[in-house]
Amino acid sequence: MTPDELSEALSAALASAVADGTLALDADALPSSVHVERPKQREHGDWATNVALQLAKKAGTTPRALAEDLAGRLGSTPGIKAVDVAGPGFLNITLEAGAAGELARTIVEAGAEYGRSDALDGQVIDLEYISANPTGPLHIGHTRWAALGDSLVRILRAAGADVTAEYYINDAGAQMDRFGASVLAQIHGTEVPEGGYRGEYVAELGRQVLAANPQIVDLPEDEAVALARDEAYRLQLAEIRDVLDSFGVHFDVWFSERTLHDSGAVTTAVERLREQGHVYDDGGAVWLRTTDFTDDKDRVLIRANGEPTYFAADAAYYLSKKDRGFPGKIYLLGADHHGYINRLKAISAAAGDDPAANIEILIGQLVSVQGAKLSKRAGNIIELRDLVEWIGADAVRYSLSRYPADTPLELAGEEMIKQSNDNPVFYVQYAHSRTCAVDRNAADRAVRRVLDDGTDGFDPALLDHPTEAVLVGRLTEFPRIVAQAAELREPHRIARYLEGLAADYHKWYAECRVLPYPDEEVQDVHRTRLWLNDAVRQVLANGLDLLGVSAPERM
RNA sequence: GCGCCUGUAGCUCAGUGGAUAGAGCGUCUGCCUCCGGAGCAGAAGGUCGGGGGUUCGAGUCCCUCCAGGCGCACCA
Repeated sequence: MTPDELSEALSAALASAVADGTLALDADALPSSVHVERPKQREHGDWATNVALQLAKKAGTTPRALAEDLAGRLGSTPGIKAVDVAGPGFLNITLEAGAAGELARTIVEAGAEYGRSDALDGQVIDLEYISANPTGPLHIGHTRWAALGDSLVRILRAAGADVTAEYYINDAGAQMDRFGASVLAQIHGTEVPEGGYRGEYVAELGRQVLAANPQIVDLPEDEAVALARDEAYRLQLAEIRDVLDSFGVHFDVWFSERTLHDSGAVTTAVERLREQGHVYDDGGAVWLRTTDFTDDKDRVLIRANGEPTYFAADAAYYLSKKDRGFPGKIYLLGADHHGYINRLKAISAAAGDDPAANIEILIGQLVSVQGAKLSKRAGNIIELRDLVEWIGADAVRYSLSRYPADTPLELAGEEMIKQSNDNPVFYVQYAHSRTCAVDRNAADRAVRRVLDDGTDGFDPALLDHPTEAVLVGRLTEFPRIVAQAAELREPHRIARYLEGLAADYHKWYAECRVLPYPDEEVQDVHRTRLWLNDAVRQVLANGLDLLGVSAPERM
C-alpha cells in the first residue's frame, strides 16, 4: 500500500462519515487529499495523519471523537493492520508487512524509473547557472552553483519538466579589454593595469598566448590587446568547459553575450521594449521605466555616450530566451546579484510576460573559507580544478549539494582536504557498494530473486522485522522527495533523504542476514530479502544520479 | 538609511504549523567465530539569538529588537 492509496482510503472514510451524518460538514469542505506523513517515532506506526485535528473544530466535534470514528471506518481496509488514536487526535496507521513489502518488487522492476514523476509535466524551462566571466578559472563560489544547478536540472527532468541548461558567457564589455591588457602585460613583463586581473593563471595564459602567437610582441598596442584578449578568452573558456566536464556538469547551450551585440539583438530589444511603452529618453540616455513594476529606480539601457549597458544585454538575453520558446526561465544567481531581482522581473513584465509565472530567480548565498572573501582579482582563489583534485568530484559535489542554496556556507580551509574521508557521501556510497557486495555473494551462494521454475520466491509478508518496516517505509518516500525537491528547487532534500536511507539500510543489514549461513538451505526469506537489498541498491543509485554523484560497486 | 538572506548541540548544518527538535564531525563506552567495521548499538552535549503575538498546538507564521553575510552605478 502506497501513501497515495492510504490517502485515498482516508478520503473515502471521511466521505462516508459525511454521507451518514456522523461528520457535520459539507462534502466540499473536505480536503481534496488527506496528507499522510511518516511519524518520527517508530511506535507511532508506519503513517500518521492530523486530519481529525484539522477538521474537528469546523465540524463542532472534538479531534479525538472524530479520530475514533475514522479509525473504526479504516480498521477493515485490506493492507491496514492497525489504526490507533494518539495524543490530541492523531491517527497512527500500521500496515501489514506484506502490503508494505510489495514495494520492494515494484522498485526492482521499475529500475531507473523509480522516483520519476509527472509532477512538472509539460513545463518547458530554461535554467541558467554559473555564467561566470571567461576571464579566469572557476573557483569555489562557482562550484556551488555548478553542483546545485546541475542537480536541479536532473531533478526537474525527473519530475517531468523539459529543461535546457544554459551558460551565459559574459564575453563583452570593458572587462574583456582589461583581461586582454592583463595578459599582454604578463607577456611584456610589465605592471598589471589598474583594475586588471592577477594571479598565476594570467601568467600561464600569457605564456600560452605568446607561444601560439609569437608575433604579438611586434603588434601595435591596441591590436596586441585585442589578440591577447581573444586568444586568452578562447583558452579560458575551453578550460572552464573542460573542468566542468570533469565535474560532471554539462550545458545544452553556451550563450555568448557578444553575439547579442554583434547581431543587433540588443538594439532590437530596446526597440521592442519601447513599443511596449516602457522606454523613455532622459539626459541623453535611454531608460527602462522599471519602476512601473517592482524596481525602486529606473535603469539605463543605453548610456549618454551611446554604449549599451550590461542591463540592456540582460534584456536582450531575456527576450532571446522568450523567443526561443521557454515559458519558464530560472536564474540561479549568487547573493551578490540579488540587487538584480527586481530589475530582471521588470524586464519580464516590460516584455509582456507575467513575472510570477515566466521568471524565477534563485539566490544562493556565497561560500566563504574561514571568513576570507574570495576575489579573482586579488588572486587568492581556490579553483574548482584543485578542489576536484584534492578531494574528488563526488565529495565536492555532494558536500555542496547537501545544503539549501540560501544557507551561507563557511568551509574550513585546510580542514577541507582531510575532511574528505568524513564526508557523508562515503556513508551513502558505502551503503550502495554494500548492496552490490551482497549481490556478488548471493550469486556465489546461488541465491536468486527468480527461481529456475520462473516463480520469484518473493513473499513480502516475510519482511516483518522492525528494521524492515522502517526501510520499506523509507523507500516508499522516494518519489515524493524527488517531486518535492523539484517543486521547491531544493536538491539538498535528495542528499538528506539518501543519508536516511543509507542509515536504515545499514541498520537492517546489521539485524537481518540476506544470505543463508553456510550450513543453511536457501529459503524464500533469503530471496525476499535479496529483493529488498536490490530495491535499496536501485534507490541509492537513482538518488545519487540526481546529485551527479557516482554509485560505486566497490570502494 | 533601505532591501534580501541567515541565527538550532563544541563545529558544519537538516527540520515547507504537529507528538520526546535531528544528522555528520568531535568526545566517551561496547560489538568483527559466518553476507564489507568506510558499519552497528549506547552515552554525554539544546533557554531553537532576545521579547511580544496568532493557534488546540510555533524551531516553523506575524510584529519588534539584537547579531552576522550580501546588495543598493550611465561597473561588468
